[in-house]
Amino acid sequence: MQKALTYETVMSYPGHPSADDVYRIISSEHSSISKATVYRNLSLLSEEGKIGRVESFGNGEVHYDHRPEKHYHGYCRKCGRVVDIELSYDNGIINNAFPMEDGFNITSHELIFEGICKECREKENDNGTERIKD
Amino acid sequence: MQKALTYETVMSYPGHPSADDVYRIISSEHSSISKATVYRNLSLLSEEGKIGRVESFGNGEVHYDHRPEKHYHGYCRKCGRVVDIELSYDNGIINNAFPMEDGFNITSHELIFEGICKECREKENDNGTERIKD
DNA sequence: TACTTTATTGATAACAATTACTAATAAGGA
DNA sequence: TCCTTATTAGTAATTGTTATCAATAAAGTA
Repeated sequence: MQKALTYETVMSYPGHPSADDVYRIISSEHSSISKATVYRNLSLLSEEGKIGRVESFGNGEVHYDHRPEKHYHGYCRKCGRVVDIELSYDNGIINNAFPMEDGFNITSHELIFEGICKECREKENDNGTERIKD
Repeated sequence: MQKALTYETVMSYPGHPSADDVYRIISSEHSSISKATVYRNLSLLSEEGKIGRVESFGNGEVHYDHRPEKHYHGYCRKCGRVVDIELSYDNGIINNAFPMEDGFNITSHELIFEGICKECREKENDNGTERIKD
């Protein structure tokens, strides 16, 4: 069943795969799987709360997450990678700061950090001191 | 010049128009304007820091903002409206909480509140007590 | 077992937001 | 005026995603 495959692929993925990432991984083993099936199952799985979904940011790609609970993410504006930010998702902090903003009833929030990820920074440093390779 | 027109339209818009909103408003007066021109000028204006840009959330539409400085937004999951949340954008708070997360160098952040906006809540209440109109 | 109903899938078309491309026009110097 | 640069309209192309739909698989039921 393709849904289980989709689930396994997200769970064993170290980072935050896009739908296309998941598709490419599965189809390397099961070349007959359809892209629509992957999209469909990713949607289902995240609706069921089995996997997490990270809204697109900057580039227009949704990413998925083996951690289903809410937590924060960093978006690298250089390579587009999505990384976990280890801060507990505390709705209380946010809701105390803004109990209700001009009639807007807040139920949740999304906090996305933008910056440069470790890998890209290291690459930058390498280029600064001694050029290894282009 | 169409760029000035685009700018004026965003500045006089009370809320947070999408590119298509801006296009529709301008083309009602200047029917010859092209959609590509509106998209191009909105991108230019936000790159120049003359207008703000609110990353798409939930639905895949970017919104623009007559306020160019960073501030927070609420996204209504019912009607898709984007509203301002009046809290000062304090990078210090956030950056003190996470000076640097596993090598990820944070330069800015985006905080989006999700919930139900005033108008949709009022509509809901109306339907709950006495139905006025469908 | 055979038969019917329900779920899941693959293939592909459709879609929406956005960008790329291009030739035409406008504007601004020399 | 001639030449160069900017800006534009119109349209095609791109991208991520969803809708459609017939084919297949699975599960129940008589």
